[in-house]
Amino acid sequence: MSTRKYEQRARAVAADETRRRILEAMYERLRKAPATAVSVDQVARDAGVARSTVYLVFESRAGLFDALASFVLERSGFGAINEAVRDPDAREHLRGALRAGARMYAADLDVIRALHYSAKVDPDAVAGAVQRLEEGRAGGMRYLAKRLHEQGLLRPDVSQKEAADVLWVLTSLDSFDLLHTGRGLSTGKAAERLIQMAERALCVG
Amino acid sequence: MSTRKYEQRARAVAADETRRRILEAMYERLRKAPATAVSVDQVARDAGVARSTVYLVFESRAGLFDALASFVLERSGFGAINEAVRDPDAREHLRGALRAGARMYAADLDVIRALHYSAKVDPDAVAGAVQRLEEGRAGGMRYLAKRLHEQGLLRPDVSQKEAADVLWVLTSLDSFDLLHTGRGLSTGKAAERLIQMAERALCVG
DNA sequence: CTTTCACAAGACACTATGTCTTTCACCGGA
DNA sequence: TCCGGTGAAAGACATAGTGTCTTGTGAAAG
Repeated sequence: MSTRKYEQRARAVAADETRRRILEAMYERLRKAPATAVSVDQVARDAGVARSTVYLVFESRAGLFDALASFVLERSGFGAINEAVRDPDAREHLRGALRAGARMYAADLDVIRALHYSAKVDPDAVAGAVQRLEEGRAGGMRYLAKRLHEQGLLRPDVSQKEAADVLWVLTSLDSFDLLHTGRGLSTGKAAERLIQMAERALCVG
Repeated sequence: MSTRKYEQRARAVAADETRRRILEAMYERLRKAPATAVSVDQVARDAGVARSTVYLVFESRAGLFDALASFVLERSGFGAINEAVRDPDAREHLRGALRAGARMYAADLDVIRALHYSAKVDPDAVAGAVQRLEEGRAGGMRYLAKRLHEQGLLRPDVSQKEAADVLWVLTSLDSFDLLHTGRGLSTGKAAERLIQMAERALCVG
């Protein structure tokens, strides 16, 4: 009964690979049929993996969704937003964030939408990833509002809180999607229209 | 085998009553637990009705959702919006529509949200009611944009189409919900903020 | 007092979810 | 090189939901 120490190098790599394959399969599944419920069974079969393996790796259906959300975020250029935030000019920060956000939403629109709406319909089923992202966005908008205020770019009749509210609406997936999918605007056009709305609603001049 | 004619007075009334009871049960079900999947079985039991009866009356799960959407719309003051539309002043039309819309959304927010998001996640599962409503809204916004244009209320740098796009975003359930639920604004405050955004983005003066 | 319809009751086939146990393949260490 | 242990496959099991179909039954309409 001696417990021998194992480092599990090669197997750990293989395990990671399995994990990645499952997420990739789910991603593809959502791309191909974004408007249909996803079953763990289907994902497992697409990944060439037993259903029980999915539960083994991700604990639950919710865990799978959660992991996919993180997976998608990392590959859809989330970093570009952080870059925009660093612009010394708050107005450029605003524009850059909306443009980068639009590109990020557009890059994996079907999948992101599926995750967002699933999260709204049944938060437990998707776990925290989407919620964490949204909390980050809320904080980001408060920060941006503060910077706009500090640089004297807000209209005199707009408080910092009001500005944060407006930005919260305009940087949402919903607003982008309403313009892009709902009204047929290209990613760029949609971003420009949102920027225009934000500047007119909030900024001086 | 002669086919006799029946008028079915009392029975038709009873049938309508059954139908109403099922919808009422589903409505309550969504109010109490808006963030959980709805099962036909549960609804039937709550209504004190056999599951097969639900299928008999509404054809399918989708039909049930569809019927509920119509049911909710009628009772949540959809009429108030049509009233706003009749205002001779397009600017008052805009304000009234946004206020009435906000009140309508707020009246049954949980249920409406559940219906909307279910419709987005799986359109087939909810059938056409939500989609029909949204098409109506799109048409309404085109009409409002046209009236604003005709009355010379649009900024010179805003085309009629652009105006319709902006209104499309701001009158959506999503925008209202982002402010009301997401940011904790009261129904009235949320409406006023949306009106402000619309007027600043679109109107002269 | 018979016809006809709304509805109940429930069986059946199917698909999912989540849990658990058994088995297999193969890597890591001695 | 051999075996111990582990990641993963396979699949059984219980539970729950959907959708269809068939067979009653009670009561209003004729």
